[in-house]
Amino acid sequence: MPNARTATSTWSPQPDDDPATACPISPVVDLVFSRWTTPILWVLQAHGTQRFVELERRIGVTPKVLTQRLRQLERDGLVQRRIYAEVPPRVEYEITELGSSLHSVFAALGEWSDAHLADVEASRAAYTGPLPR
Amino acid sequence: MPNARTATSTWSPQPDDDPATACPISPVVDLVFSRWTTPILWVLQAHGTQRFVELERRIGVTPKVLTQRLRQLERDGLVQRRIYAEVPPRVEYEITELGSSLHSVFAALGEWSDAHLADVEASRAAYTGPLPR
DNA sequence: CCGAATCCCACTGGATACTG
DNA sequence: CAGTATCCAGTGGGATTCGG
Repeated sequence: MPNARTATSTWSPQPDDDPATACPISPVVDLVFSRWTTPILWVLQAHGTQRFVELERRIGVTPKVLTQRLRQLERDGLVQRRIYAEVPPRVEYEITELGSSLHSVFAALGEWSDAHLADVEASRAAYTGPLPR
Repeated sequence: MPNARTATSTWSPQPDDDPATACPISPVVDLVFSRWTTPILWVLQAHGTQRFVELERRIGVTPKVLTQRLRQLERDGLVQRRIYAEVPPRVEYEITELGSSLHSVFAALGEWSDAHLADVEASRAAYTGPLPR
């Protein structure tokens, strides 16, 4: 996905009729909030370096999917993978500096959750309209 | 999803080995960053009240999916739906106060994007490992 | 122990057409 | 205009097996 928005980015509302650039933060959202990526980054941030099986158990995800996500995160520079040529083999995953720079985003999210998640649940409980799906 | 922590966990001194609570912000992530929800909220925040077709065109999503997401957002109290009994019919969507309280989250995301998205793309370009999928 | 490879299903979401 | 209905392809992800 080419991000057409270059240097002159102001995060203020600006008329934009092109669906591709209608939501300028979409690239980051895809990057950080793809399925399982948030739990992975969170656990690595909270508990430090983890082995494969530790992540698997903590997060509750199958090895196949975990591998997919870890590769993606490694490719994007958010996670560092380290292999130790031992017997039995050992592979450790650590969050990178780039990855931990997301803490501000996660913090904002956590604060919003503390402040407003109850409102959402109240709204859900009070909602009577048609539920599609 | 189906996490089998059956309430009677009783005597398990495990700190937070429970996958369900491993990432406390997961509920909010599901809420705000489900597919299409971010573009919808962004457009409503940036351009104000919008009609159905305006959203459809600006975001580039099919009416079926748009309806699903809008209902969900309405149920969660992030979007307000207003129907005008006119001919032709008119329905307008507006972000609620609760919805716009997410601006801090979006702002944090935008700032991170400005500061670090280039690093991610550089890492992607430099990555030589195996690409699953 | 750390994955890769395969099979397979459920669900999401896209395209299209139709209604009030 | 504002959706709904239907069909369908793509994919995420679970289960299982195998290899290094």
